[in-house]
Amino acid sequence: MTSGRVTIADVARRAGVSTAAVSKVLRGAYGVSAEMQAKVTQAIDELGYRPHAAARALRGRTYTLGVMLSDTRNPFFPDIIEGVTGRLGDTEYQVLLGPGGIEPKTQARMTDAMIDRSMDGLILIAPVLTDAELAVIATATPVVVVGRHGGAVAYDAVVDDDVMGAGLVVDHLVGLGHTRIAHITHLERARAQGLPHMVRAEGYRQAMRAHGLADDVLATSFTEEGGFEGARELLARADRPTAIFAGADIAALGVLRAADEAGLSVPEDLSVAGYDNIGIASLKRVSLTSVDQDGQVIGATAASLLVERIEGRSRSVTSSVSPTLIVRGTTGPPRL
Amino acid sequence: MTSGRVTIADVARRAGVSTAAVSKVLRGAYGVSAEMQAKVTQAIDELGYRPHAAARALRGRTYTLGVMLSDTRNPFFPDIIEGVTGRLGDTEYQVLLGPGGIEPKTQARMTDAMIDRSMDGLILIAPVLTDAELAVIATATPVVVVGRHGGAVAYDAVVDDDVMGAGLVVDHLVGLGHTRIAHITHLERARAQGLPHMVRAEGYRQAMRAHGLADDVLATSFTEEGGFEGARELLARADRPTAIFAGADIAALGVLRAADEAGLSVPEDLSVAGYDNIGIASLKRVSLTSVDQDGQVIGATAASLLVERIEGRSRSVTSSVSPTLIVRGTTGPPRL
DNA sequence: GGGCATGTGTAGAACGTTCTCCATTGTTAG
DNA sequence: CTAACAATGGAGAACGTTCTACACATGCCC
Repeated sequence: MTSGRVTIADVARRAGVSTAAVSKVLRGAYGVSAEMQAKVTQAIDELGYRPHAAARALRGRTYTLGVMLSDTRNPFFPDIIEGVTGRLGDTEYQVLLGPGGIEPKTQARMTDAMIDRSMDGLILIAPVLTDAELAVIATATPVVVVGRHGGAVAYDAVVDDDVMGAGLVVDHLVGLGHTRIAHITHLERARAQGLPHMVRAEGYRQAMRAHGLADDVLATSFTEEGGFEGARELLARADRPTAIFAGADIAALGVLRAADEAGLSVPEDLSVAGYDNIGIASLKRVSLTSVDQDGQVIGATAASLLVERIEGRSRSVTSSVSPTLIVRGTTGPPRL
Repeated sequence: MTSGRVTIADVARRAGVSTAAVSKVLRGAYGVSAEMQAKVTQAIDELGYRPHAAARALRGRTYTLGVMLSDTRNPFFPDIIEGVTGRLGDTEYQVLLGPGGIEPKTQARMTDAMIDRSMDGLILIAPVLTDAELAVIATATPVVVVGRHGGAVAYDAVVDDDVMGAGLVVDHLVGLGHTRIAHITHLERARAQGLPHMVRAEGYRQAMRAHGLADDVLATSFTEEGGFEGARELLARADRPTAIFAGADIAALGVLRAADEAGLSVPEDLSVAGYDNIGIASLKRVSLTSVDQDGQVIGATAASLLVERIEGRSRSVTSSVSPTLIVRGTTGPPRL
């Protein structure tokens, strides 16, 4: 009372029991009578006791889960986070987010920091760390990796089925009658394998092949400018595509601008589809056909896997979440 | 070596000194010879020692700063976070983000959790807590509040000068020749005072008055739909405004859609301005005139204030960051 | 009534730091 | 030559939990 913090000892004194007993009640451990339970709970309420996480960390759990964000600007992070916190809402766990930056070095620094703070487990969202680095982290603490395909042995993984997502787009466009469908992907001298854009490009190729069509992949970057430049190049060709599938919505917005400037009307002259279903895609003025990943489900799944892991599961699990195609105004039959 | 973690005792053994000495070196405390310093630093490097934050927390600092986010979807959070991490980049402090949700209750839970984890200080971004609640938090730990006007006595504050920002927009529109300028604000039965939208509306009123013009404020909500509905109502009037200033870009996008649907061309028939300068505003297709808050500067300022506070300053400081007007394609002279 | 399981509570040693004293040494002043 | 003092290093007590080991009842069975 004198010096700020209420400790377990204060509770014990108030309830007239030992600190060990209070700890047992707190942890719901075996060997507590109903009477004891009641006395302690009352004392806790009266004093407004809250466990000191750091002290806990020294022996047991911290009830803190870390989510490393690789790029805070990524528009579907909020969904993932909402999924995570939603799933964890009625547990004792707290979620803390770590801005990891886009560099491997800063991401490594962040994961180290989270381990140093004895978090009970980590969710890494689209990390650019190598499989080896991830494996090291996974030996220190339970880990769930979101958005990286393949290579999950020491940790659990949740992925959007990007192959399927790309397939949905291609199927949709082919169904509308398109045959010249180009794909814009992200160029990166990547350390890491299995990043979403690579898998989406591969899914696009597979789907085109399945329809007996020739693929046409152009690598620029997942930015508005990247989409714009890519589209400009594609639209300048003699047999220009009738549809462009951008691997990310932000790039698709650039494609739309390029179509505007080229005087092409969408979707009559050019169909455009994106991926991620970011907020703007649904604005009526944009109305972009896109693939929705349901970040909430991804986040919730990741949270569940992590808690399971913490509570004892040892076998690795990879969970794949199916995306859905959201058809909007930017795709339609090609003009013949 | 056997069981995972390298502790200060391992370092001490390796360097042939006491743990107390290692701790001194770590903290850069007084009473360490150059030789000792060298020995210990070498041992630390060789063993790859990293201090255990929880153990530190029990006695001293954790070197962890918490940033509570009130709404992860808010598009300029990334800028603020970048500003914070940027400023802290070369210090020993680590930043952890806490998704506080939009409810007072969940925000309180988050700040409690951060205090329980003995963070050295907290940055609260646009919290909806009452001044009284904030004061309580501020007694437990150093606090910097971002984006709340007024009422900062026990803590530091960083605000965007929203009065000035609104003034910039009004001045700009008046300068173009507009006289019927309406403002769309956010409606909320708010517990909290001094939220940005209120201050923006007030700034708008002041500026209109200064120009001798009648103000016209409509409260809907800061969503695309809110902007749309608000604009529809405004544009249906007999003496419809020639310019609409939305208190947030997202609402301005709704205004643009309403203009579209009403067959009004922007900016000839209607000028539109927003606030926040979100990413989409700069896309060429949108090209929205907006007020930029420079979240990076805000974040960096908040970080500096917090560190100063932690390191001893006791006097409260409120820092106001001046916004800038970014003029783009949605504002122009009214058609006469 | 002795032995044994079972149920309930407590003592006290960790956990990895920080930091206040205290001990030792070397230096300087008188 | 001694007293005083500065500079350096170390012992050891915190910090607030968890959790193993143990003590003590009580009830039950043979």
